[in-house]
Amino acid sequence: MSATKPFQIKALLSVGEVAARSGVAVSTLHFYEARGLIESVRTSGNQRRYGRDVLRRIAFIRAAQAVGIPLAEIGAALNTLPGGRTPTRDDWAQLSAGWRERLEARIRHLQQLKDALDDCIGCGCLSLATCRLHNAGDRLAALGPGPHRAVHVMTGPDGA
Amino acid sequence: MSATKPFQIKALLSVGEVAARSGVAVSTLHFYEARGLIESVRTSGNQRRYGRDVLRRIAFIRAAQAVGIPLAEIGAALNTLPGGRTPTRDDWAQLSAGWRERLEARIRHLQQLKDALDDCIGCGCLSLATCRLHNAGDRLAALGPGPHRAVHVMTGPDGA
DNA sequence: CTAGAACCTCAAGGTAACTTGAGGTCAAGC
DNA sequence: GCTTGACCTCAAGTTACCTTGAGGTTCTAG
Repeated sequence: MSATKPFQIKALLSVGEVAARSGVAVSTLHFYEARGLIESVRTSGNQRRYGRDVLRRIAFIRAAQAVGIPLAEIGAALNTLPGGRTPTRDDWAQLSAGWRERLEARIRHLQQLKDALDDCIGCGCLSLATCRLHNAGDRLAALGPGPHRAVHVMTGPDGA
Repeated sequence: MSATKPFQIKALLSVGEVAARSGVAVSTLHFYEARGLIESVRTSGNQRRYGRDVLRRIAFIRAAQAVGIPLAEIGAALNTLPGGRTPTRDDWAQLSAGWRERLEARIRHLQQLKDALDDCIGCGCLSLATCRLHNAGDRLAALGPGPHRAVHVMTGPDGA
């Protein structure tokens, strides 16, 4: 009996283990599962068991969130992964590739904003007619109601 | 009588006028007022009237939001403006100056993420132990509950 | 075999930033 | 004088992303 265990790598992880390893709360895992972002099998006692796969998925989800992609869209992307088999490197690479552009676009946007801010600090203006910063921000108003698109940023109590 | 009007610049703006000029909805102006971000005086008929000042404040608010600063904090900053007199260029400049750093920090963060993503697309990894992208995203988990900090980005139906 | 930790489900709560709606008033043109 | 559009207030709804709580089950160590 002791001979069967020593080198057995745990194939399935409990929700608590996944939480500990991924750094997300158990409740968040439940939530992600409800949203179809991750999957699990159940033990005879109805407890969740995750394949190691899930860690990569979660990593992907958090990374995508950091890029500013809403969960719904992340879920849609994940669902394009070839079901059945474990995703390969290529699968992941394909998934991420499209998002690089978005990241770049966001960076460009922020860069413009910063440039504008640099100008504006010089002139102290923020004048409605001419200020680039104002105009940059103003385009947001064109979007509809509700919180348009949220990005999680690292700005804790420690201050960015 | 006709001689008194021709060159009279409207000193006070109605809520509708402010909305039209600033590009924000009337309901948003109400909302901002409730949050203490802007102020108004009332006519005898209880209607709001805004000084032209408010346009600059709104421009500032939208710009700050674009930088990723939550309304509460924007309000706090605005309240440090010397009350009573109309804010000067310098007042505004001082206010914006601190936010430049935050913008820069955010840009740096995104840039790191992009670099990591570039690496990761190469290797297709997202491995928990080693992947820089994952680790970058993972730190988000350290923040408390709720929506940590939202940034409005320009990603309408057009895709941006 | 039993205490306590870890899990389960489902409903409800919380925050941010607004919008929508109901019910009513005000102001300006004809 | 009356209609119409702009305003007013206050409560409730919306979206995104989770967390908290209640009430109950399962697992594991001693």
